[in-house]
Amino acid sequence: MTTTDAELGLAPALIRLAHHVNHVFADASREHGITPQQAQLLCLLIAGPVGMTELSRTLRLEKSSLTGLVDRVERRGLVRRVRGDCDRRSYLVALTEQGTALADAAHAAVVARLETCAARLPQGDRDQLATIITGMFAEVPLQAAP
Amino acid sequence: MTTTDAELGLAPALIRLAHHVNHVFADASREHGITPQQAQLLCLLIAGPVGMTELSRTLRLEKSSLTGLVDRVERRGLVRRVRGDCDRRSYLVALTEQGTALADAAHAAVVARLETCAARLPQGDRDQLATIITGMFAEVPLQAAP
DNA sequence: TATTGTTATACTCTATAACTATA
DNA sequence: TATAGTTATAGAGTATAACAATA
Repeated sequence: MTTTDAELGLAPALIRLAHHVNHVFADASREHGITPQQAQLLCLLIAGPVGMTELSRTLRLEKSSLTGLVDRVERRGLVRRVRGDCDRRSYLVALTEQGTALADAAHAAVVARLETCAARLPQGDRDQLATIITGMFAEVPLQAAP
Repeated sequence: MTTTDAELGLAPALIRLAHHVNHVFADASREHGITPQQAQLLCLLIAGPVGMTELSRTLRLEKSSLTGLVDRVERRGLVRRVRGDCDRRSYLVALTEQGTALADAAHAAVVARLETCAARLPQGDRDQLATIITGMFAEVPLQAAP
């Protein structure tokens, strides 16, 4: 008899899935000549410039760690620091043209590979997967209807 | 009108989920006094001792990187290297008593938090999620029935 | 005084290249 | 010769603590 591995529970499945996504992300980053951390930073900036403090929260990095990370991608010409207008202590980190191209390419590569991997599933499963996961992270309505 | 975020596709959902699992893993590791990489190594060893070469493949680390990682957890008394019987070049890496306790505790903490997070979903969704994810990684039958 | 970000320092993590020992 | 693992080295990632500049 073979172990089916199908009744091991949700948590192990989530862990396995996360590791796979991590590897996909690491491979795509490396092929684009950057580290996974740098890729994650660049991908966050695709939507537009972000301040250091917000980046620090989103990436869950100490501010000094973020300083170093931004330094290294800035040194490579992928981002630049822009002084904030309202508060002259703060910066916005923005993608350069080169950084935008790299971020777009790396992000597209990750998405393509994840979808290739998911292609084994029937369309219905893929839709359900997306819906359920999205539900896990949906904002709690904060007791809108008491 | 609010952006529903529900039709963004499967890949972004998977990425978001993976980041969440990573954070859960990082938090649990830190609270147990080890790094996420060390925690991942220890968790791999819960099932039993594993050789360096296999660890290298599973963790996708160069052998020299693995040497350092094992060195650091060995220095802390969490694992020990055991010479292989058949091939005197090879080692098995095994948890010590202390390492076993730590690995079990950290793993349990991660599982508990992931399940807490998933507790927002109805039971049916949780089951489906586990089943679908498991299906993504199931071994391909290798054309057992042509 | 509190906040934003950097610098200094010390680890950990990782890869590449060269090496040792065994097969 | 090929394989298992280590050592040497260099760079990247991270946190803590102390600091500067602005609010």
